[in-house]
Amino acid sequence: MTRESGDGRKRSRQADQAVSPNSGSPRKAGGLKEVAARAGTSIPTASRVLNGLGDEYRISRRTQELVRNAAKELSFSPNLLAKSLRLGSTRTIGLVLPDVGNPFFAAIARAVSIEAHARGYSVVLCDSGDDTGREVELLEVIMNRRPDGLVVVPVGQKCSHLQRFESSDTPLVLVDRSFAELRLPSITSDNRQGARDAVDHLIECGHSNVACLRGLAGTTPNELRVQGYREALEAHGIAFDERLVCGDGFGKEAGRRAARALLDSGVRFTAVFALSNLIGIAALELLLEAGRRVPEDVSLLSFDEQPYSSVLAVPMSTVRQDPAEMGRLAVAMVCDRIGKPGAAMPASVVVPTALVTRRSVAVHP
Amino acid sequence: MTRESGDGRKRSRQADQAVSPNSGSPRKAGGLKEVAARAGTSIPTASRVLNGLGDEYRISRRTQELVRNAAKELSFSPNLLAKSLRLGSTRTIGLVLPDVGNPFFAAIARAVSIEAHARGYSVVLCDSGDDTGREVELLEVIMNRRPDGLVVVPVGQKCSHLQRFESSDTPLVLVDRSFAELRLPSITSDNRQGARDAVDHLIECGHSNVACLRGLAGTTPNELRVQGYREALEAHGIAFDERLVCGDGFGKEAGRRAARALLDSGVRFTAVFALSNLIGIAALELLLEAGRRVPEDVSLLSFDEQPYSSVLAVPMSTVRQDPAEMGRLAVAMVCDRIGKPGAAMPASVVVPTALVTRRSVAVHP
DNA sequence: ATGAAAGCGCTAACAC
DNA sequence: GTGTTAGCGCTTTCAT
Repeated sequence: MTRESGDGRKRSRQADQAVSPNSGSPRKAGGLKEVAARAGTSIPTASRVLNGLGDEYRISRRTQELVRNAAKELSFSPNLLAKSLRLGSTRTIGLVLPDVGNPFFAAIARAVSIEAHARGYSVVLCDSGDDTGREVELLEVIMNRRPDGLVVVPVGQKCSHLQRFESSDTPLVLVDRSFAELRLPSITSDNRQGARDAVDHLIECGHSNVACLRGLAGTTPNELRVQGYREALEAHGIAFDERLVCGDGFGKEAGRRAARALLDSGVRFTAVFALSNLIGIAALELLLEAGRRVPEDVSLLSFDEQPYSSVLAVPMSTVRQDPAEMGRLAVAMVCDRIGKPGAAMPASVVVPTALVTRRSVAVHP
Repeated sequence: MTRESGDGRKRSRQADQAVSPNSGSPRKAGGLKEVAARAGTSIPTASRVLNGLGDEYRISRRTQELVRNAAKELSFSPNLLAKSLRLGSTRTIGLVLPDVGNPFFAAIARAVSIEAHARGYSVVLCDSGDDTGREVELLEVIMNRRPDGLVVVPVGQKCSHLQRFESSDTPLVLVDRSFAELRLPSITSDNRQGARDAVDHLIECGHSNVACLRGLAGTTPNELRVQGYREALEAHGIAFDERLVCGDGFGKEAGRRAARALLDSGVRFTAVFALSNLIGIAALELLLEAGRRVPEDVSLLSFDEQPYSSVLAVPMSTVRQDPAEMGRLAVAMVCDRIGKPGAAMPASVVVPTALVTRRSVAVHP
């Protein structure tokens, strides 16, 4: 079956459009003008009916029928561009992420997308690739499309480009990371407590030399997790040893480098706390390659629960976050603020984490 | 610091806007009108300059300067809605996926997003949640936003809602899955060959009883992988045994059910071929729970290479796909077709897969 | 070298 | 009950 076999659809289309919309099947989606023409009404009348204002405007049942039928027959497709331009509202939410490929952010993206559509919004997705420069660019591009709201997982330390949103008509909600110097609402995990719980657990299992494999310096999740780590040590009267803290990145490669540095440093440690799923994997991989048994020689506990956490070389104890809930909440918060320019900034939300214990942590003699 | 401490920005804005744009800092982004006013030119002139048509229209250097400065000072933000409406082009690509949470689709989403932005397009993301009904709805909603092109990873068997795109001004490219009855270009993995290679490998390792844990019935990736599986058996003179084929879904839960069914059936098998990453994980989990040693008792090979593949309970042999390349190609293909309504449908592209061998497959005596 | 006018598809204010 | 008019912010003839 070749393309030409399509029974002349293409050829007939032009005629349909220009002269009369009388063809049997709804070939090409029509706009309000075509619908009005076919229904024999004016354009505003058709508009009112199709927006459910028929009764309010006391348009006769008959006319309403006519319009609705015409719309169906022409498979009416409202031009949301025109509507948005007129209404000053696009029913669109901009989403800026460091990397949709990362399962944690992917889960956020999914929740945002689903929740947004449930509320009648579409989502414009931007991947900043963990690059602040790109983030700035993307934010600009996306603002030119006049979204009704923004959900942003910012990257890096720079946040001057977000200042304008402190007093903007476009509500913005930060997710996963936040900035102390910015009065913007955020949805974050309870990173400090999550880390605190994790390291408490390690210490209670008898580990007093706990290494920490960090994520990207300067980001709130990283700093707060490190803080939780330090607090746990302190609470148990263990001195902080900076030689036990390595790494500068949440990715797998950064994780490998960090783990290698730790190993090469020769410092003694019996447990490792990895600050992301990918760092955890990298650590496990490298430890095993180096001939260390987990958890007999060294225990391992990682941030981020994943579908595969239970079936790793050694089933991993993790700190579970709830990215889906975070995405959902972010959209809810943005939507609540849309159309209320003067409203007070909502309070930031901290989503609790949960410790999942498996076999990667051993009780130390 | 409360919200009111913002030095009266909000109050001063109205005045700025109505009277003169003379305030020092560029508080509020301005449109073409404001720029023209500040530059002392007409709106069309400002438009031409800012679209790089200044020289073409022989607008004086001085005026051009004036306009550009005004644009900078007001931090000009072109209203893309108005522009799109006028131009009949939104520079937007619609992306419809079954589940951004799945790392395979997430990788596609990432590639699409990055490639699209590199070409000056924005991406509208829709998550169909593996539900055909939602897919239909989303496609409608998204079309109302008049995207210049569409990238779709369709779900399920139904494809009548995609027929209109065989002869639509909006180019559509299918990714991962395709439909024999549809004349639409697609980008897919070489599923048949990938499966063929995998099962050939298993057989060459001495396995003649190879079970197959299927994905969603009726989808091309699933059917082609099963076909590759059967071809491999046939090529080696092994009879197909349908009791060895279980499952109906690509997710982890479906995978667990399939693996359990296989185990419970009591059929003898020494190797399992899992048709997705999540099925692979589920199978590994269940096999281990059931006390089977992998690969000593049963070998395992799964579709989809992942960052954790090497560090699973037993390092997994996999069939690697290239979702990033698929997403990139899809965008390239869509963009090439934008604005060429009459152009011939491009040929579909099949992206090769690669077999990655690890320890989950044992050479059978 | 630049401006005036029309129009993209829609909705809201105001007629009658 | 329904139509007319104006305008959202832009680009594009066409005129000067």
